Amino acid sequence: MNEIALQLRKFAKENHRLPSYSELAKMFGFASKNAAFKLVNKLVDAGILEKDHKGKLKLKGLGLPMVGYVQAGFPSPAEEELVDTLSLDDYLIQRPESSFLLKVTGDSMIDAGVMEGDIVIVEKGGNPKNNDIVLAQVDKKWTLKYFYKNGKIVKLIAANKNYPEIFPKEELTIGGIVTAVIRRYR
Amino acid sequence: MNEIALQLRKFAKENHRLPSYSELAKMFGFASKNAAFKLVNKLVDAGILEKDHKGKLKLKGLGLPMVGYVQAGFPSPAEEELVDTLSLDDYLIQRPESSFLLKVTGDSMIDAGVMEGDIVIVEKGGNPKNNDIVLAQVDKKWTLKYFYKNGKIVKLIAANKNYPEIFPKEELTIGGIVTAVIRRYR
DNA sequence: AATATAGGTGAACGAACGTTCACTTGTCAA
DNA sequence: TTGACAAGTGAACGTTCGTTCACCTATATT
Repeated sequence: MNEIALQLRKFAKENHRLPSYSELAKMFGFASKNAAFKLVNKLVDAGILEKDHKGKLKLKGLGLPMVGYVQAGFPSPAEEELVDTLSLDDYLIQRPESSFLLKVTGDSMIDAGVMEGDIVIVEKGGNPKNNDIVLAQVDKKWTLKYFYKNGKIVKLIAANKNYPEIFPKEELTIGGIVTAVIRRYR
Repeated sequence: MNEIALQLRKFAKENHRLPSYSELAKMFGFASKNAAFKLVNKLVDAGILEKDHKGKLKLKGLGLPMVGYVQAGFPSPAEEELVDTLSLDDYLIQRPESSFLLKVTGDSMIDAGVMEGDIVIVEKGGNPKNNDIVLAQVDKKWTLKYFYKNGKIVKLIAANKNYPEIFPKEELTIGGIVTAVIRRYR
C-alpha cells in the first residue's frame, strides 16, 4: 500500500503530475485501467490520495513522517503543521514572488546557526522587526545581521562576537528579511 | 510574461498540477482555448514552460532566483545546481522512502548550526562516515552527535563544549544520518 | 495606401480522460 | 460446499484533452 504511494511520488517527482489511469495500469502491470481505478479508490479511502473535482489525482502530505521528540523505543509521530503541508517549498517559501535564495558567505551569523555555505531564503520589501535577520548593505558590502530598532536608532548586530555593532548613518539599505535557512550535508 | 508564470505557480501550488488549456483560457479571460494554446507556446519558447510527450505542461525551475554573493549594486544571479532543481523537496530529500523529519530538541549540536526547534532530515540505514551528524541512542536517550570512528572505536561528539565526548559501550544504536537542516523564522 | 504581423475567436479533429457496467476469476469464511 | 467478496478483465459512455485550421481584427511597418 505504501509501496504504491512511493511509486506515485516517484512519478510525480519526474513528471510534476500524477499518472492517468491508463498510465497507472501500465506501471502496475494491469491489463485494464479499471483495475487502476479501483486501486486508486482504495488509496483515496485510505487517505493517501485525493481527487480533483475533475477526477485528477492529488497526493496528500509530504510523504515523510514527522517525529517529535525521539523516545526510548522508537520515534513517535508528532502531529505538526508540516505533516499536512505537502511540500517543503510551501513550508519554507511564503511569498515566492518577492523572495530569492542566497548562498551564505562569511561567518557573521554563525551564532545564530547560519553558517557559510547555507542557503537562506530572503524576502524583499518587508518591514524588519527587532531580532529579524536582515540582508543589509553596510559600507557598500552586503551582510547578514540582526536588526534592532529603538526609536529612530537602528542597530545591526552580527551573531559573532568578533564583529562590532553597527549603527548605520542614514545610508542603510535593507535587501530583505531572512525567512528561512536550509543546509544540505554531503 | 513573468506575471503569467506566477499565476501558473499559484495554480500548481493549489492543485498540484498545471491547468489545462480550457482552464487557462478561463483564468486569463480568453474566450477561446486556442488563445491559451498560443500563449503557452510562447512561454515554452521563452524556456519558462515545458511540454510532456502528451502535451501536458510542466514548469521549469523553482521560480526563485538564486543569487551568489551579493555585490555592490544588487544581487547577481549565480548559476547553481539548485536553479534547475524544481523543488526544495528534491534538493533536500534524496531518499524519501527511508527518511523522516525530526524536530530538534536540546542544544547538543548548536556549534554545528543545528539549533533547538530546527527540523532535520534523517536518513535511516546508511553507514555513517566520520564527521557525519547522526541520530544516536546514548543511555536510552536519543540525541544528535558528530560521529567518529577510528578502527573499532566509535566516538560521539556533541557540537557543544558543555557536553562530554561519548564512547559508547557496544549498545550503540544509530537512528540515522542527518542529511539536511531547515529552519523557518516567524 | 498597402501589408505584414501579433493576438484573439470559434469550430473541428482524433485521442485520451475518468467513470461505469457486466463478467470472470481466485480466496477465505461460514 | 456454499456464498461472499476482493481483484482483475474488457468494453462502453460522455467529456475533456491537446492541437489544428480558417477567420477576424487591431496595430505597426513599409
